[in-house]
Amino acid sequence: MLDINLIRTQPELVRLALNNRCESTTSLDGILALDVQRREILKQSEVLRGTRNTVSKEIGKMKDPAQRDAKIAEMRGVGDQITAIEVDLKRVEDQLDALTMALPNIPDERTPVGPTEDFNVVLRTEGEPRDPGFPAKPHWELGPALGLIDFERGVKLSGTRFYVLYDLGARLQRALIAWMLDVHTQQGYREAYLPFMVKQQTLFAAGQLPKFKDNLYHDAEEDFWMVPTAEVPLTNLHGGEILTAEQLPLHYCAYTPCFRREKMKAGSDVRGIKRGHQFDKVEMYKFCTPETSDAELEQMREDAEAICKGLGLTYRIKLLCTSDIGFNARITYDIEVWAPGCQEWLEVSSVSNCGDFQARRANVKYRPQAGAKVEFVHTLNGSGLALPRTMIAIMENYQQADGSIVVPEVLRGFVGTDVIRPRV
RNA sequence: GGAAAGGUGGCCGAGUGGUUUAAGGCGACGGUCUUGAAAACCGUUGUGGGUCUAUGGCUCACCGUGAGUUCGAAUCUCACCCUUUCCGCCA
Repeated sequence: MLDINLIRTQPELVRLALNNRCESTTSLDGILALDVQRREILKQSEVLRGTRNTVSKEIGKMKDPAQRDAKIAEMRGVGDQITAIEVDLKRVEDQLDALTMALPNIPDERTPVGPTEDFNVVLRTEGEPRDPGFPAKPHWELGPALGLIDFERGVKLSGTRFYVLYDLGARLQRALIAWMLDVHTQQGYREAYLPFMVKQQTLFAAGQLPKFKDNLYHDAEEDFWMVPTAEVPLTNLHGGEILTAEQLPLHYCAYTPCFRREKMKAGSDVRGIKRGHQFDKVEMYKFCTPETSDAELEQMREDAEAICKGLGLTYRIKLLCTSDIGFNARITYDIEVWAPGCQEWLEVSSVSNCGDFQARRANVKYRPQAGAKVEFVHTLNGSGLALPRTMIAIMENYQQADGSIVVPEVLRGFVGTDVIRPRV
């Protein structure tokens, strides 16, 4: 959420940000008008409440019954006025909140301005996109051939875009999760095991609601929503708390499954395990002071890159443009790994600095010094990494001419073998 | 799922309709005293909104959450949430 004070004093800054994001600016004038209304009505109700407070106190001390009854009658009228005014106030505040909650974050100055994803900037590529020296097979052929992936039975159980992993396929994913968490723990992130279902309020605070309601799964009877990313519970971990400066920065990592109601175009990304309604992810998350968030972002990007490097994958770093960054983000790096089988760069990580946008919604603050005024913290999130696409890259990059897959060295202890061969 | 007891500031804890402007204590911070420290004593010590003559003043709200009763609610009523203990069930 943006600071109402910022919207009030620098509306043109907000308007520019919305234009750069290719978002409508029509709500802005409504917000400004409602803000004025809110303060006018609030003042009226406060004056009346003040009167009632003093007079009620006097009534308590009055001895003369006639005088007392007169004052009570008078205050009954004041009470009715307050009730009427505050109905108005609530209506205005509800409208104002609804509009303000729907405004996205203001992009950082370094975020390239552009109306389409073509304005994303590839900053650098690590390694060469390489072919194995024979026609590389896509993972949707390699996986079933090795008995690692079963698309048919996934569909039987749950419908399109679900699959089952077996044997070393399932084990490779488990190995990656364990190894990634180990790496991040050594990088200084505290491992957390989180609820996979959260209440509605938690999604509002993380910025997923109200805007992305259509992409979320939830229980019809109870207030349980499936997490679309670990970022959601992690953002709220310190919700409503006032942290001390010494506690910061806080670094967390967590494995969770992610559930997303993807509204996909028919025929797009249909093959393989690239995009599903359920996938696994290891996430990094930071709470820090405004002074350090820029540096923390670069460090988090490097921490995500370390995973790609450790796995020996070719990857490139993209700086996303204003129309492509997420609702919560001020600046975002995407990391994409090369997959020679499907001949595609696959997004395996998105590393963002959200500034105080999420902290404001989740109400996470800190006190810079003892006695100083509290401020909002900055929050950052980054995948480290998304599992299915990492699996794709490993399978397709490490395939051999005989159809077997070499296990990246760092995973061999977890997988229990050097090479994944067809089951006999 | 059933029963009972609870939820008050950073923490403990008093408070059953109006001197409560949330007592008292602990902790923290500042000061006095001291060569220094401790002790003692004095003072300060929440969050958010609004407003103004703006490092401060004034004001409104906040005692689990939300409604209600009342001139007036931490206090009374209702619903819900959570915690603890016991019973049942279960991995």
